[in-house]
Amino acid sequence: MAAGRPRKFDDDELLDRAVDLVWREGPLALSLNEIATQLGTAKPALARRFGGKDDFIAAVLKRYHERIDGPVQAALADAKSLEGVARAYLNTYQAALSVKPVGPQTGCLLAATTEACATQRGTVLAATIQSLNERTKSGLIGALERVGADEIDRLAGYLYGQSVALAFLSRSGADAEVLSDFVERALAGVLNDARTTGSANDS
Amino acid sequence: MAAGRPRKFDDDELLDRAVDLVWREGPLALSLNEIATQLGTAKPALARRFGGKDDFIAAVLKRYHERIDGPVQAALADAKSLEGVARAYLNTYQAALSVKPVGPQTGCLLAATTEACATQRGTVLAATIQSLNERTKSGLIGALERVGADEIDRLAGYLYGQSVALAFLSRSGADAEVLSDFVERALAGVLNDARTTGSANDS
DNA sequence: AGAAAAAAATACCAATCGGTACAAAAAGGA
DNA sequence: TCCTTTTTGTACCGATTGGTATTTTTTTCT
Repeated sequence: MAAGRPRKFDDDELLDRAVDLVWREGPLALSLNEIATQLGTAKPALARRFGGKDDFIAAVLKRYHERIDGPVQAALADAKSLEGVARAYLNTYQAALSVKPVGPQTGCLLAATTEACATQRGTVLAATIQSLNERTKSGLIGALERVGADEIDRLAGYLYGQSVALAFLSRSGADAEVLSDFVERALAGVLNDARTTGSANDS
Repeated sequence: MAAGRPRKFDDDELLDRAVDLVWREGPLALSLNEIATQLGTAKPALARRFGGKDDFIAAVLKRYHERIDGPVQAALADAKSLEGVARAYLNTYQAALSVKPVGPQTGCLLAATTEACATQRGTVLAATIQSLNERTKSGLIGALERVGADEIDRLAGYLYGQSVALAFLSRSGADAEVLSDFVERALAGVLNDARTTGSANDS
């Protein structure tokens, strides 16, 4: 009972390539026409599958977030101390930034889009961005609670800020070694707290 | 021998109000028409004074940078130790972020524009952004050299990343107290280095 | 082979963009 | 009072945007 012309691209493959493209060129730099052309298809194909441009970019961001957030949450689940959580979070995030499928300067697509769309309110894209960011942040908070950290909100904010800084440095062209040095320095901000609290064992 | 219709707005006043407007609404969110309208004038008036849109936004960014970079450089000049430089840089930057002429969530206009235009190359705006960022960074490097710090590039990158993180947290709604807590934690990343090097006196 | 179905590709739409030409207004000088 | 000068403000231009209607192609089922 089924029929019809076969699809040129699988949805998943299309999204994966769209992530790389949008990541490289910037979240708002490309028009829907350019995106479709560089993906080897035409604009209406994207519209019929994903809806409007905001919905499509939102889908791309979700896809990108899966790449980053999966390893981060897995590493957080294995951490057994405050320092372990901090190291797991920053090292995993830094490793994700050092994967360079798009060029020498990658940065974080989600962080860049968050900044670029920070003044938007009420759009589908803005809601998606907030949701994805909060998912990562809530995982971080959960891990901090699990290891019994104090001042959880402050610590989560600090670590989240460090990840943003890592993304910025990565986009500025910093290589993995520079980022690792940055992570070691940033960890001192939680180790000091850990020393006060008492337990500072690694994971 | 002089004549002509008087100007409706002074150039400096116009730029100052444009800084607040662009800062609040986002660097790329407004069209030149909207900017002119909300400034109480019309589009050709801006074009004749400042040139194209890129030139105008570049002028706005220069104006904004003057507000931030002046106090930062002055504080850096007074610092007499590594910790003093780090404290002067982060505290002054944090104070600038806590001034809220535009709303509860400010962030740094230059940092936001840097992220938003990171993929642009060769435009007037991109060159201006790079120039302004490097001016601040070179002042920071100069101060670090003056107090005889080691690993100056790494330290400058670390502190610069911390300022980006501060801007991001500020735009996320963090108040001055949260930002101060962040600064204290971030300072541990240079104090650790200072302890290794030897001198760790405050300014 | 022919009909039906599903997807692709072309063409087109109104809206908006940055930019500019042109006319209206407001001042001073002769 | 009229002319010159400078700025404003309206109107218009080509290009591009997101979005969609329509046609063409490619498949399966009868």
